[in-house]
Amino acid sequence: MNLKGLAHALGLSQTTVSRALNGYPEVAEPTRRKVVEAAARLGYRANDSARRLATGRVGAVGFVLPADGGLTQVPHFSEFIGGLGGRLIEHEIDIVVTPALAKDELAVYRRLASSKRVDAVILSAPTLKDPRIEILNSMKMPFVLHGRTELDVPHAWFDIDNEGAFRRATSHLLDLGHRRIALGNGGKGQTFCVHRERGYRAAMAERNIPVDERLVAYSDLTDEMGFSFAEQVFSLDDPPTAVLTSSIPMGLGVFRALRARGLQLGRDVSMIAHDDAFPYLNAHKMVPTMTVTRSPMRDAGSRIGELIIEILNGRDPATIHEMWPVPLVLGESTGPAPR
Amino acid sequence: MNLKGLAHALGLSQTTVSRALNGYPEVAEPTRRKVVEAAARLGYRANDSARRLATGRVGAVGFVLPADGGLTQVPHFSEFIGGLGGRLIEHEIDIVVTPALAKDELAVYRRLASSKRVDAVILSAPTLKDPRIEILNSMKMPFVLHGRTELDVPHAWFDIDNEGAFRRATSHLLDLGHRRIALGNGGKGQTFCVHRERGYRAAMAERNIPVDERLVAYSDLTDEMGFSFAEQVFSLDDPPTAVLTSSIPMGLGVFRALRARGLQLGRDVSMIAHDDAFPYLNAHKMVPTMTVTRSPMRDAGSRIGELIIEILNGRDPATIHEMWPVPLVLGESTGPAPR
DNA sequence: CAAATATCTCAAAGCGCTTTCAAATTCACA
DNA sequence: TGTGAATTTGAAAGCGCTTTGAGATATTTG
Repeated sequence: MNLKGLAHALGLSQTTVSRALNGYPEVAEPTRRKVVEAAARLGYRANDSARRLATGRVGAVGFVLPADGGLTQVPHFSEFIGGLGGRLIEHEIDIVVTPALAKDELAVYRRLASSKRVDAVILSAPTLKDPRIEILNSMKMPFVLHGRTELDVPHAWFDIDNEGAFRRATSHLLDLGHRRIALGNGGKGQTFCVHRERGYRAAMAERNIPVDERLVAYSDLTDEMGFSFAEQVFSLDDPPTAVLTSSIPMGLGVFRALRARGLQLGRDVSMIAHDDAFPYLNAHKMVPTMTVTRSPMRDAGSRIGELIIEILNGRDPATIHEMWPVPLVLGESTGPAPR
Repeated sequence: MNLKGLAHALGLSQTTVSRALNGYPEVAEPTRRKVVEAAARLGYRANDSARRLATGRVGAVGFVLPADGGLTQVPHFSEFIGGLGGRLIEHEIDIVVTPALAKDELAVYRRLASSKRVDAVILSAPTLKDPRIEILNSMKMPFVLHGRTELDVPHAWFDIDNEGAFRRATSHLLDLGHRRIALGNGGKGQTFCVHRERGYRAAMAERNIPVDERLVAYSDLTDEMGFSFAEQVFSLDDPPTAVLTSSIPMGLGVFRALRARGLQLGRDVSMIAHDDAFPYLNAHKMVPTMTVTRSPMRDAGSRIGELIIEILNGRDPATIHEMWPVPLVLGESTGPAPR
């Protein structure tokens, strides 16, 4: 059943039917009702390819999923997509997911752009001088960056206040008397890691506490890496009394190492993790409950979905700069420094 | 730059240019080279919407992501998509991901089908009498089911031998002298859980060992649930000496509970988990290493991608029935039953 | 009541591509 | 040189929709 058939069945022109269905004002209300009813009854739905060709709008947004190296990002993805899609589906906008090896990534963006497969794309996990920004700009492909860069190019971005979060977390530990604080961070080069480290260093500097570089590490945000990071810093002559980690899994790895050493979390060692709020890793239900800087990945996806819609409705991407604060949620994994 | 422009620039007809680009045999090789070179130079790429309209083929496959309840499925998703996309991208086929609440799910499939947004869809996590099968069949939307049903409707499916895997795992534990074996399974109703339980019961029955129903449980496949499941069965007067779990995270939860009770894995208690092989949860790198029934989610995605391509090339979906064996990989988490 | 305005409907022109059918060209061979 | 076949190219007809510009009809106004 296509438009022609439907129009014929109704004894109306295609124009009228199309307008009735798309909510144009020039159609009499009774006519519209008749059309809508018939469409439903006959199971008519506009062919998307045709509509796309005619309007020049695709009704889809692209997301390139790193297929290698980015193990770190994998678990985040589903939550993010969940939030994103929840918003987009209200506007019948699809999400086109394309996994790509890092080496093919730019080519994939180019393909998305030049074949007009999507109206906009979403960029995740940027580096400080992310090359994708310029490429997409030069191809005039609208996008929202989830995170930030230090490039001097106007573009839309949404980010959480990673620096503030880690500054706050570090300050909290300092308040509790901790002086030797380890930082288990994510992959070097990622903007969010740089920002978190900045927050950490700023808080330390504020109180004139020198940073022991041996306590700062970059790695994947996995349980495994948390474990080996902890093994390393707690083997030092002067081990830390507190640990910050950039993810919950990494925090659990640290926790594992602590237990293996007979150290009790919250008493012998304090820990604060960043919590992306995966539903299957609930910081409140752990034993002990974890003190976290908390910012649900799902919420970020949801908000970015809204921003994408605004862009598709004509808003200038260059005017979109949004940074969300990150609350520090106290649990039992932090306590006064032992002495 | 569109086809018309490119053809004009080359002094050729649109027909010839289109053919040259799409690899039709009627184009002389030198002509083709010239066309391809010019297309690259001028940055021409066929407009996808137009091509789709003309061919009636979309070049996209749909995947509906459960947005609620299916927490279980969330981590599987990214790995699966990674494998799937790796195959599909070779054929320039997109993956359209649509998150949907359970209650909206069928409507989403209907929309995908009737608006011809995708050429085929992929169905995951089926139940024994999954209603989606009939609906998609009645809408003539091709699909591949990842898993199986007990419906008597011909359709394409790909599955791993869950029953065989768990029968083998159970047998192995029985060989080691275990008699009280607990089974921490996934959500009731899911076909794969039913199959795994079948395998477990078959192995037990083979040796005339009665199943203690208190040792069999259904839940989400999370760390948390593994923990509470273990808490429960190890509080019994006659606790199990071995545990089977349907996921690695669940296995880790069990492990956690065992440690809390001072039980040593591989000596006091044996455990075999099913391993979907998430790169950030490596069973070989755990301490102790885990004995698993191993079947990478990514490989399943990859194979299903191939099957989808065959379907799009005309293969009859009803002829696609593929079941992969699941090897039992020995680790240190299994040992002789204590006596 | 005529004229002006508002409301509704329509035919037809794209959107950019693929593909059919026909025509032009080249080639092999008698 | 002529003939038929093989090779190469092109004009034009869709694919199913949106949207323009114009025409028909209903409503209001002077």
